[in-house]
Amino acid sequence: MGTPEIAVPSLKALVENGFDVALVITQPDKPKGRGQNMAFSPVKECALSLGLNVYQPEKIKNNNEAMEIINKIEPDFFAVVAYGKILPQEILDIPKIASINVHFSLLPKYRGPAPVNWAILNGENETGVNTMLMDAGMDTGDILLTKKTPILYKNAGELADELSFAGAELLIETINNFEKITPEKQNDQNATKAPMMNKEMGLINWDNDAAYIERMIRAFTPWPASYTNLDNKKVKIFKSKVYECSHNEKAGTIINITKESIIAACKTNALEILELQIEGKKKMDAKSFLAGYKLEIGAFFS
RNA sequence: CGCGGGGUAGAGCAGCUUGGUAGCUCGUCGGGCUCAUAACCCGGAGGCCGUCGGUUCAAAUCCGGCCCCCGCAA
Repeated sequence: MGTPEIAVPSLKALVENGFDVALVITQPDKPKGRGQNMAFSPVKECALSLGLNVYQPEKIKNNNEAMEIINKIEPDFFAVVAYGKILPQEILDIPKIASINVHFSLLPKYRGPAPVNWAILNGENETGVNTMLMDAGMDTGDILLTKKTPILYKNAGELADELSFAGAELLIETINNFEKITPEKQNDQNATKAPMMNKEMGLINWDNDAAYIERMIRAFTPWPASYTNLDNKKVKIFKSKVYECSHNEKAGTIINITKESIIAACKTNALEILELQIEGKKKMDAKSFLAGYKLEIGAFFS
């Protein structure tokens, strides 16, 4: 069971390692994008290309049809990777051996749907991936295996990509060694939550430290993207660096323009913007942007 | 038929209202200056102006169809 891109490597790994994937459960097709065209989830795309059976229940709770369909295949395991719905206990009890979840944080930290983003935003040095036994709570099950990875200067997209492969490996390892692994209870005292990110959260408040804004931009890239406003137009920022300097300018003021970047004042230090996208245009590096956009020192982001 | 912006040199843009020799910044190539340079100066190459059709003596420009990209909304 899984839905977004981050779950795809796990599905592939299961198939490549010879497991009999009897059924792939994923979220229903939803209208997406400008033309509101119906779109398959990445997991569905992958499952179809692998010739697997796909099931997309509207709801999984109190759904007799779902119970019936899943019971019928008599699974040994459930492998759940970012499915997107809470699974009720009656479903979790179906597998003969276990329901295993791959979660992309170092539990008990960052329980919830956006662990990768929050780990970056909060300035963690490292994060990772866990496998756990599922229970009815949100990412509260006993931990099976853990794999850590440094965050460095990766953005959420890059980190999610990396973790998706780490998660796939860990899933296979977990299933292969299931008998030998001792589940470990999570310490709920240390638990933190990682709620879904949304677009409004991406608005940059320049009256913050440059280091925070830089992390925020990485945490929101590529989705939902951090943005600010310039000349009444929305500008998304995808890549930046902290530019250390002291200045007296109001936060958001453009204090310097170099050949390849735009430097904007923050509460402390400044932010060197390297990659951005203005409304109606494509994403481009600052150099290209500056070649065609008349921008002067003293203009400001708001 | 959800709303809106756009497709012009390798990149990013202007020109379109008011049809008449294709323009800007950067890159690139050649030359010069310099101890030196991503700096500066001189010179050059590079465009079927998304695509198909229409109007016209003449279309990047006006009209219509189609394709593609992007912002919002969902």
